[in-house]
Amino acid sequence: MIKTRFAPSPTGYLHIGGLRGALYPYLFAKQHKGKFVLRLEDTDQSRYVKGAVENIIQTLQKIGLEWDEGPYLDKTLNIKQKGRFGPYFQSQRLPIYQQYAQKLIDSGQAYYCFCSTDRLEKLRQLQQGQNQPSKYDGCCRRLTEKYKSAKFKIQNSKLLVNDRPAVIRLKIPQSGEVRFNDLIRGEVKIQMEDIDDQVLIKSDGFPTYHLAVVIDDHLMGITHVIRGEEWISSTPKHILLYQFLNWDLPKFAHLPLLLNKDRSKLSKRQGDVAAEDYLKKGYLPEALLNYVALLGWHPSDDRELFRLKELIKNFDLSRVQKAGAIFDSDKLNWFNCFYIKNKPDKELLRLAKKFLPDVPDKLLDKILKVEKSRLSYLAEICDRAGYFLNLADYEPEILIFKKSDGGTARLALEKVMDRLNGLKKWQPEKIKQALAAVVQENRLTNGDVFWPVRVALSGLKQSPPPEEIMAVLEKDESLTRIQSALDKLKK
RNA sequence: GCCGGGUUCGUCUAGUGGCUAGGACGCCAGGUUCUCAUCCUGGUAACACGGGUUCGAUUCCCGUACCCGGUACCA
Repeated sequence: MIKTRFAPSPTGYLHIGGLRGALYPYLFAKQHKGKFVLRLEDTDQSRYVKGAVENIIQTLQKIGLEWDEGPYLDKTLNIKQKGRFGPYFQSQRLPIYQQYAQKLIDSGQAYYCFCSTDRLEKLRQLQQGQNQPSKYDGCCRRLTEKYKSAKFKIQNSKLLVNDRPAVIRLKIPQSGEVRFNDLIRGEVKIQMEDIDDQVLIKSDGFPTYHLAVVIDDHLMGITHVIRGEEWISSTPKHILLYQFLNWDLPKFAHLPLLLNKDRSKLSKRQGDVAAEDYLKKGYLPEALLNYVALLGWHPSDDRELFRLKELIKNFDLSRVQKAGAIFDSDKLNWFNCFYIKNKPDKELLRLAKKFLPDVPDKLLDKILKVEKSRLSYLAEICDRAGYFLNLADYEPEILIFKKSDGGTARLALEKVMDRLNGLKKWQPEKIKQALAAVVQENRLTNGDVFWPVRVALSGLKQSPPPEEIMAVLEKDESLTRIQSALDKLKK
């Protein structure tokens, strides 16, 4: 059975790139009736960001990417127990990693290293100064035999070997090469001599990413490791670990990076990239999903609109792009407009209430029907609803249509008042007919009549048509506004 | 520096050993409209460069340039 995972480290909020990093493995697993797992790679305590775990979990849940297994949600997490499972946490699996590390020591495929960070730093500087590749010099490899049968222990968060603080390093073979076939990039090969003797267990007893990821992916039965391009160069280390531990290799697929407008790696520096921020502004999950899915993947035809189910059906890992994609919010806006326009009224109302909690449902519903073709994201409704709720003051001059004059505007408004006063059914079509009648009977143009009425109602040069606004405002308020426009013109 | 990866319109991308290199967003123009948005029609703009291979290369190969990633007791 196919099984994939999303394995973020809780060092910040889930951003657009992370969202895609979760989406692709999710889609791949689901289309093969497989499973998807969430695992938090929290092995670096110093980089832990408070709230990041909650943010990642909740954002994934809101977007609708649920994982299929895991331990029960920890009560210490500030999360409603919405999903059935919590994520796996690497920090809760320390003994597992330590056990396998000991195994590697015993088999001579890893060794204890007692070098100080000070020495390592100097070594690095020396190598860089000579334009040499910077790499551990294997100093402690010589001690392999001496410590081969030594067992390490963890005491007060310190890894000790014969009471000396140490780390455990991977013993990379001296020669040869590692090849692997990346599902997206094809064959990649790296020479052994270019691979560093990576630290596997840090001096605090925590595993590094490289050890933990291999052990967990194996133990959790991950068949396809789908992750960001930044991992390509460490993949050989991982492959070596699989071989040393006699485990079957998973398939690897390295996704292209998401970039800022200036082609640098997507970061918080330039605009907001947290998925949560978009959700908060009223970007719909389906729009975000649709847009992000197309950032690096495309079907063979011209289709662009996909909901989650359709993505599962149509996604094709082999069609994922090799080059990084720039995150450009113009197109996201277009997707969001589309999904807002096509949202059922009832649902749109429910979503929009968060932005205008004090407006009665009935009124908000009417406003939304009029304004929904004008929204890039839901938060915009706050501004757009303004003139429905309160008519701001405006200059009398804007009541006059550009091809008309003040006298005509007054006449038009007066006639419209008369007509509308007698109107029994307050419906858009009837109101429009009434305005059209005023045009005809007085030999005016549409602009002579519709423009001043519309401005009288909205106070704006640009707005929805007058009959639509009036249908929202109801008769009394509409007539009040037209009357006040007349008063303005008389001054 | 070293290692690895990448390069089709401004952006996301389709595509092929021979095509007027296609679509979408954006932008521009026109239509609809009192105005705006929607909607419809049209336009705009790209194969990084240099060598090969070939009758013919955007497509295959090799270089160069540029961009990105890695080069940690970070992930």
